[in-house]
Amino acid sequence: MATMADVAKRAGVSLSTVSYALSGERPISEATRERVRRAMEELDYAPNALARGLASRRSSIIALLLPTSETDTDPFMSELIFGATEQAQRSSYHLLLWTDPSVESGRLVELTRQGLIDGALVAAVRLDDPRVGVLGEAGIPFTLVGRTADCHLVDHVDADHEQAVELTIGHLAELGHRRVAFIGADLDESLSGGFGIMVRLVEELRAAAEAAGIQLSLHGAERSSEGGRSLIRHLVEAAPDVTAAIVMNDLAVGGVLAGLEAAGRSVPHDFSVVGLLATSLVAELTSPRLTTVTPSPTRIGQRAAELLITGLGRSDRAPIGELVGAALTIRESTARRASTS
Amino acid sequence: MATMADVAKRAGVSLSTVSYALSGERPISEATRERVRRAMEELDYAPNALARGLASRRSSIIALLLPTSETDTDPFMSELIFGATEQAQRSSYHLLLWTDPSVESGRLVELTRQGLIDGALVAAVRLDDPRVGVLGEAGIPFTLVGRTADCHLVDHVDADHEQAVELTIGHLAELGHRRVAFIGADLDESLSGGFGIMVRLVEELRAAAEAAGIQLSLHGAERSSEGGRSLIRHLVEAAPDVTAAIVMNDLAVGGVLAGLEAAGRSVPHDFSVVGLLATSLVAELTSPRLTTVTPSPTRIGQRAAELLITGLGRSDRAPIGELVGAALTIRESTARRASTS
DNA sequence: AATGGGAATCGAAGCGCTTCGATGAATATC
DNA sequence: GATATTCATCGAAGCGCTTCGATTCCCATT
Repeated sequence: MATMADVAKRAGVSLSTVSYALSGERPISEATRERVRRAMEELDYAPNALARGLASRRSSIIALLLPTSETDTDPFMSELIFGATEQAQRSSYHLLLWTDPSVESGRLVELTRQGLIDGALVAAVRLDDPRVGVLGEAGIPFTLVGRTADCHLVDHVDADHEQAVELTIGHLAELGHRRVAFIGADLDESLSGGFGIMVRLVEELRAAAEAAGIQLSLHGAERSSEGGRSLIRHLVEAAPDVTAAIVMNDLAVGGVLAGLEAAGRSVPHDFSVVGLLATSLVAELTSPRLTTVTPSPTRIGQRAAELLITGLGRSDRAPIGELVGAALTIRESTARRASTS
Repeated sequence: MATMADVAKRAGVSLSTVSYALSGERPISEATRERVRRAMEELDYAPNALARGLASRRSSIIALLLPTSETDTDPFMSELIFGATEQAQRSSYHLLLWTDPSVESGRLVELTRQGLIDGALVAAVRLDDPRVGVLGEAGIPFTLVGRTADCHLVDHVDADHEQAVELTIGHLAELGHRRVAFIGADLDESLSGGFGIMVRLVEELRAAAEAAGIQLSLHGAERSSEGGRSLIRHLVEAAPDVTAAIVMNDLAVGGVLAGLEAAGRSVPHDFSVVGLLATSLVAELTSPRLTTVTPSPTRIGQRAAELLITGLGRSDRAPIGELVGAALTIRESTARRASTS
């Protein structure tokens, strides 16, 4: 494999000239630039990423930190990964996937200190996320995909929950629903364990519901079909006047729908269901197909990668927070509340 | 950040001794090994991955080549990614995600020639996959996740289609079904365009069906809910005596079930559906929940990564092909064929 | 004609590691 | 007791690049 020295020799210039011709860091005359270009082509030259990284201390690699145990095969995250990867590639970066869930294992520390990555995307963010500290100490720039408690201090990209909630409540209110259940995933754990998303969301839901004159109840379901079913069994009994549910739990939503059907509540005629932050994959799989309020996961991934990468140069820049708006997609699971009950 | 030279100085040994103490490539006395270990600890030393890679020409990075446009958010692939990543991490490797779909863009060639990756996992394999050539020319070891036409010449891991098909046909035959439809994704294109998986599968299906005395028809559906619905609309009309379907099209399976319901064919009582290579995520989302025959995608990813990594040293080793067995999970979408019709 | 200032290029010093041959000490061989 | 072996360690030469002065050449100033 040809090296830069080979190119230099062939073009009759010094090694550093080739480097400058390639990087554009210093002015090079059009003539020599062309000679260099030709020499590279003739030798079929390709720069060595490792050498470049070592010398410049910039690897052009970013990591996506996505603790697997917590998100297990979450479809939203899967799509997000693709968005981030695509954007990284578009910006001539490489995307490393890091799924080791334990920060305590010290492996994340290792990763950060190996000099391998220029920056990191931090996904599945908790309100008080230990990774922030690890990365901060290591001096590694990062962008949160989600929000911590004090995330105004760091770059982050997240779904616009406020807007998503408004869209959701607005839709249900317009359809005449007055009693609505929110079904999250492992609600207690999420709230205390500190997934930022849940805490904020619940607050915003409460506020929006109140403003719309809707009575909201909160529920958690296991992340499984059975979780959805069993929750619904309890719900229809305990609160028969609830006529709609907001489900933010992709794995349980199939069970929720099945449970309703089993309880004799036909969706959407007797009961409306909207999927909050559910991907279209999920929405199209259920029957009836799910009405959703969700931002594009791909877009969130893209924006996060873009933000990180453009920020890599300037460490001075003020933190940027970006919220990606959600869209309401009306499918088959929501309808006007049955006239009386 | 401390370098190896710092460690050497502090431990009172030469730089190379530190290196050997770390790598174990040469014998080092217990005493000095311990001194080195302590020096590293005191200085909080971490080896630089790029320098190591440059010097040793081994980066400890592997790439997962997963052309996105073709697999779009396929849940099976998503899970597979996690399996591969996990295994790579376990083996102290890093996993780079590469989603650029076009081999023609030359970007894959670039990647291979940058010296960044030690090997590659090739996913979404076509019967005649151009990536095999690119990697071969670049001298990059790779493992197929799937099979090409002549894959006995290279390492590969794939689902055991033969066994999966047998399980599927066996299950349906046992339930008394005699006319079965196979519903793939974009069948024509897959067969001609050359996704290996389809071609082989269809052959094996034919053989197994014949052996079981089942009349099999082949169909393709668009990769969407609507695709499933519209196919079913045609199917129930054109072939009313079909009593079961094998669906290998995660995105369409929701539509298939909805379409059957709409056509008055209640699943599973009037019609059985089994999901071939459908993830449990998908299976639990539909209603009724889908009976599936599928290998663990995670396992396939793991095994592929493991095979690649263990093979990295010995380029002489004979190619290994590994098939991961599928499991039949009976859920709610299959039942004994209605007594008469 | 002497001077200053750019623009283009060169040379050399790293970046932080691996690896190979050489060296010296300790042990085994006759 | 001299020679051959082995074991542990050292030194130096890279790996292929970036980057920072220094240098050269050319043209505009005075």
